[in-house]
Amino acid sequence: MKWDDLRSESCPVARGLSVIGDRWTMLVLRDCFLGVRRFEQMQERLGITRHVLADRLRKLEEDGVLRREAYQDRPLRHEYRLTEKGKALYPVLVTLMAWAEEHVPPEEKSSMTLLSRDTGEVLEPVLTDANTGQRITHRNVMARRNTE
Amino acid sequence: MKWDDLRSESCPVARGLSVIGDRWTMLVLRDCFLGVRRFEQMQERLGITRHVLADRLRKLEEDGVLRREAYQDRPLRHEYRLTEKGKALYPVLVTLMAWAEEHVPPEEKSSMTLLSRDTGEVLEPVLTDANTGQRITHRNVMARRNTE
DNA sequence: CCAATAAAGTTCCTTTTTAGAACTGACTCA
DNA sequence: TGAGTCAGTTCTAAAAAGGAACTTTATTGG
Repeated sequence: MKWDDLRSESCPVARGLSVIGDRWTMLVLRDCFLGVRRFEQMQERLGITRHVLADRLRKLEEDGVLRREAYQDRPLRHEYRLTEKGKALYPVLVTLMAWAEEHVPPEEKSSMTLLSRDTGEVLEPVLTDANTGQRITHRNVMARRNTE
Repeated sequence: MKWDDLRSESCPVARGLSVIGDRWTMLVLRDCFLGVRRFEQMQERLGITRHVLADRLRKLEEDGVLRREAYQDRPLRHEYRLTEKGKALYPVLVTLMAWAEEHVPPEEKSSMTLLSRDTGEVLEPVLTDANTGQRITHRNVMARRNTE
């Protein structure tokens, strides 16, 4: 199977990865969430090849995760912003970040903390069920495949 | 910058991706969470090249996400199981799945639902703060970089 | 005994991707 | 005029992935 065939898989994990499972894509999105919008800035911050960056941005736009918007004419220049679909990826980024903070220690000491915008308190992200508030882990959950 | 340099980045997202941001890796882990433990089974289910699968399994073991255990001698055969570090990736998989279910519709109708093992109820995974129960979204959270 | 099957890789070769650096085009500013 | 900015594109070489066949150690069936 080739990578591009993932898009048509029935498993949602596979479909999700067909959009963001690419090398660099999540890092591009991380920068978007941090407010970076322009090509040059991203390229410099990420250290990614311009070629690859242009390709990823194009794909993310095609997939409706980013929106390309002109911010000036003469010369025409565009910037990239997260769409609602893109913003909805925030929990994926946060859970990944939380996992890495706990399980993939940095070589140099430095880390990242999430704070509440309202209270300024340090947040400890956990996955729960919206209805019961019950914690979701691999131990108390099972997956059901719905073939209609 | 090369992909392998991510491991030493100070950003936890980058460090996390250095482990699981590879093409195929999350799909391998998905199968692990579904109980698949053996090479042949994974290879057949994923449609991944044997070569690449062997490589990913080796890396995941090196990174402490999977554990390789002999399940027979003569001939010696191993199977792969999630370590605690690997199991801790479950929320990442679930948030990705939830995102794709909502935003990346399948071509053929079919989908996946998470059920509580206790009650059998359908779960709706959301990211919240462990202390306050407050919902975590890109709107009410800010990130702070801690350079010690 | 011989052939076929099985599991978990490995090897080899071809096709795709990526890295890295230079180049382009449409401007602006001094 | 000449340098600088920004968002790419183009080129080549290196790395990774796809695909198929082969290996090794053992079991099963005829």
